[in-house]
Amino acid sequence: MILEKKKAFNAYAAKQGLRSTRQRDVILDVFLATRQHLSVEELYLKVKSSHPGIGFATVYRTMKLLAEAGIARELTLKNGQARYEHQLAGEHHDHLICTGCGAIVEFEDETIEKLQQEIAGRHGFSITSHRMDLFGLCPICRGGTAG
Amino acid sequence: MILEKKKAFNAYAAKQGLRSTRQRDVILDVFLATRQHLSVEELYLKVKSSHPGIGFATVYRTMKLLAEAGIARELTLKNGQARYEHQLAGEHHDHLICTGCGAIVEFEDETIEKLQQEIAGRHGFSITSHRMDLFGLCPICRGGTAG
DNA sequence: CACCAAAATGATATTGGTTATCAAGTACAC
DNA sequence: GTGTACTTGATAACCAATATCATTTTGGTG
Ligand SMILES: [Mn+2]
Ligand SMILES: [Mn+2]
Ligand SMILES: [Zn+2]
Ligand SMILES: [Zn+2]
Repeated sequence: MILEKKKAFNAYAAKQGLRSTRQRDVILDVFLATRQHLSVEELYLKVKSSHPGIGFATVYRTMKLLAEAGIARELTLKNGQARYEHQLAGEHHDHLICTGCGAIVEFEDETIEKLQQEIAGRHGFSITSHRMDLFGLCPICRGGTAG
Repeated sequence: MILEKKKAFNAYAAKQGLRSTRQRDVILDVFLATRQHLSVEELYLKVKSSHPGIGFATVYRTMKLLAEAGIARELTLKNGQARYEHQLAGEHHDHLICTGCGAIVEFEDETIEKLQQEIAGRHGFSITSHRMDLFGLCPICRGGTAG
């Protein structure tokens, strides 16, 4: 599926008339090599370890591009720092976030998604995106013995 | 209900050993006098129009206090600028947000809330708060004739 | 009421994440 | 190979929010 995403980005780049650069390749590889929700700074540090010359402005710019290309999703959690995760083709998920340790659990719920559409329709809205974050304590942070 | 909120703040202030100041009274009054979702800057401007001496640092500080006291809720919409709204006693609502004109519609859905609890429980999380924002176009921004 | 310690205020500086600027470098169509 | 538009990286600028700190105010005490 990494290959798939690379193709998706190449397609987007072609359509937009973007040029192919070593920097974008490296950043895309670093991004695709992780399953986590990384901040731009974290991505930048990973990038720099193998390619010290790449500047963080380029990482910011490229992550915006990946989001526009539809292969990355930008998250804004509680602290106002952007994070990026993989955006899978037609899929979507929301997040459970531990306020104790920062752990993130992903979930999807068809029923909720349908209800969201219903609510929007009832108010005459057409939804283009949504965000649902559940904040709380993960099993570990709740305390040792609790189930 | 404004009186109620003032009492709630006074109770919180007493419990925390906070002192009673003219500035906090003014800011609380301005906040309670609106039904909207205001940014700190917007609140500051309203405050300044009747009380030019009050500084914006005090507005920031006081809004944090109102949130801690449980009578204001801080929202972080798309642009990263905090907004505050009234927090009613045991109530909760989520938001439909028009990406065209910025209009905000409030809604609540018991079924979704229950499902959220279920999902959290399934993953061993105990939820302390959540955020659900539906972004899209309001009836007006969708185009004139569309129902 | 006068006095004092602690809290609050307001002007300002600072922070931190992100974006804009711009000279220098690079890709790519011709 | 040339030319030009795109891209990059260093840096400055931006902006919301917070920290700092001298000054003022509060609320208790005598
Ligand atoms: Mn995720
Ligand atoms: Mn609201
Ligand atoms: Zn945790
Ligand atoms: Zn609208």
